[in-house]
This record gives sequence, structure tokens and C-alpha cells, in this order.
Amino acid sequence: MGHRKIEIAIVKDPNMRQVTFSKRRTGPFKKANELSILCDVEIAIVVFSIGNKPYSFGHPCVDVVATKFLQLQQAANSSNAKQIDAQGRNNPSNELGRKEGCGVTQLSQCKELQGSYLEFQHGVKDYIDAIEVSECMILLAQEPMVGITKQVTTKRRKKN
Amino acid sequence: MGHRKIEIAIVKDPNMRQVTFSKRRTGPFKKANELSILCDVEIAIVVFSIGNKPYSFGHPCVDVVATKFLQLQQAANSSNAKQIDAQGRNNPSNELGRKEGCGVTQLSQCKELQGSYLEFQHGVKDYIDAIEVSECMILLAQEPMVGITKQVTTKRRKKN
DNA sequence: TGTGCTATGTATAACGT
DNA sequence: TACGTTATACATAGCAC
Repeated sequence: MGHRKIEIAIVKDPNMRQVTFSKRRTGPFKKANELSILCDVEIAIVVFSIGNKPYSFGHPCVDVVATKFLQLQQAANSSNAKQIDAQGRNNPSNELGRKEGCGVTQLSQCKELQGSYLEFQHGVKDYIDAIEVSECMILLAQEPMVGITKQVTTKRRKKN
Repeated sequence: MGHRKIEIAIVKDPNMRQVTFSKRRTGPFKKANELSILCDVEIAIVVFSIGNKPYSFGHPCVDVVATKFLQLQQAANSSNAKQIDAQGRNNPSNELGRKEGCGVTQLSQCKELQGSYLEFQHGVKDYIDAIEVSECMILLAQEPMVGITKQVTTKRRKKN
């Protein structure tokens, strides 16, 4: 989608990678927003930037969709596990070894979560600005996309 | 992005809306997948179709990213609420009145969640197939996009 | 519902600023 | 780090299966 085709693999140059992230970050959000409006469906999308700042968009909101999805997963893992595994399905598990307390299946794990909350509180202020971006994205597809308007001059224009 | 430009508003004809959903559903996933690979960032995207089937993609997985995000939100809501509200920020709250138990801020709410899990278990089997789709999406951007290859014949080809 | 087709709208790579 | 420009790659509307 540019002067040249690029292969989908990690951009090695950290500087270029940051530029690529900046340019492509809005892509999924716009697509997701359009889909949610056109088809009136629930959707949530969350991205953590290279600097680990969260960018999100959700319809009606990320929390609702994410929680709904997680509950589906957890219900599947806890009770239907035996039957599902019989079909050869097994959740791939977290390969990055994060300690986010992913998959709160048991009440006991909630206590561990509480500890995580305290840790997160230290960094929360820095995240607030980035989180605000998600609200702005709602407007994107509804505007005439001002930034691209200039291109109208260049675009091929068939007989009509 | 087709023979005609369409405005981003709900597609009124239910039949057309379903078609539009089918065609556009993969869009956000492909963009999200490309972004996660190119920039090596964490991303999660979940869509509930018109028929309420979940489609998801996540890197490293939806659970990790979604949980991480929810924890950030919860931490912000619980402890930093006073300071944040002072800046005029208040979470818009869930307008759809779902009973998903969205936003598990307190340990006491975990018990309510457990009740929800039981309800979800009844419908889980129907969702499994749709959930599998999310794993396939990973391949999309890495393939030469076979379905579009034909278009190479048509595409404008400058001197080089 | 999903697939394949072609014409056209959009996103974005490479380059500046 | 983000924004403007242009050429090009990609996504998709409308159509037929």
C-alpha cells in the first residue's frame, strides 16, 4: 500500500518500526469502527504500542465486549474442557510468560489480581492520555477523511 | 472500496448487512495481524457477529491483552478515580445494560461472575467453531493472498 | 453463507517537513 | 514523533455462482 510492497515481517529498524506503527495504528481501528457501524455489531480492539501504551476502541465499549469474550473462554475452559479436549482442542497457552493473571477461572485467582491492581496503579496516570485516543476514533469514519482529500486531485476519474 | 462509495451508516437491508459483515469481517483482523507482526506489539480484537458468534484474534492471545487492558481500566477506576474525575474524566458506563459483570473491581464481584459462568456454559458449544476462526487469521497476511492474485492481470503496471 | 470477478475507493510506503 | 504528498498496494461494492 505504498510505493513499494513490504513483506509482513517484523520491521528490524526500530526507528522505521515506530514510524510504521504510527502510520498503521489507526488502520485496524477504522476498519473496526466501520464494521461496527455498518453492521451494528459488538466489537473491541486493543493495541499496546511499542512503548506499551494502550490504544483501544470498542462498541459499545471495550469492557463489555472483552468481558463477554473472556467469560465465554473461561466457561469453555472450566466445564467443557473435557469434551472439547476430546476433539483435540487445547488452548495454546501463553508463550510469553506474562504475569498478568490471564484467565481468571477460579475465585482464588482474584486475590492475586488484587495484588496486580496495586502494581498497575503506579503506571496508570501515564496511560490516561493514550486511552483517550480510543474515544476519538469513533469520529474517524464519519468524517470525510480530511487528510486524504487532497488526493482527489490526483485520483483517476473515469468518464463519469 | 468497491464499484461505488458507501457511507458509513448502518446497512438497513438485513440481507445486505449480513453480506457486508461477511465481506468486511476479515478486514480489521488482517490489519491487526499485520500490525502485530510488523511492529511486534500486543493486540487483541473481538467481534460478535450479527448472530452473536464471537470472532477473535490476539497476539500473543486475546486473553492476555484483554485482561491486561481490563486491569488497567479497573485500576484506574478504583484508586485513581478521585484524581481522574477531577480532570473531568468519567467512564461513560455501559449503556446497553448487559449483565456480563463488566468491570470486576472488587473481590465480591468475582462470586457473581461464577454464577455467570454457569449460564454461559449452556451456549458454549455453539461458539467453539467460530472461535477456531481466530487461529486461522494468523496465516492470512503471510500468504500471498491467493484470492486476489488474479487481479495482478488487471493491475496497472508502470514502466517498471 | 461463502467464493470469485472487476472497477474503484482506501490505506499506506517512501519521501519531505 | 507526528503530519503532508504522491504512487502504489490492498480492500471491497456490486455482480454472478
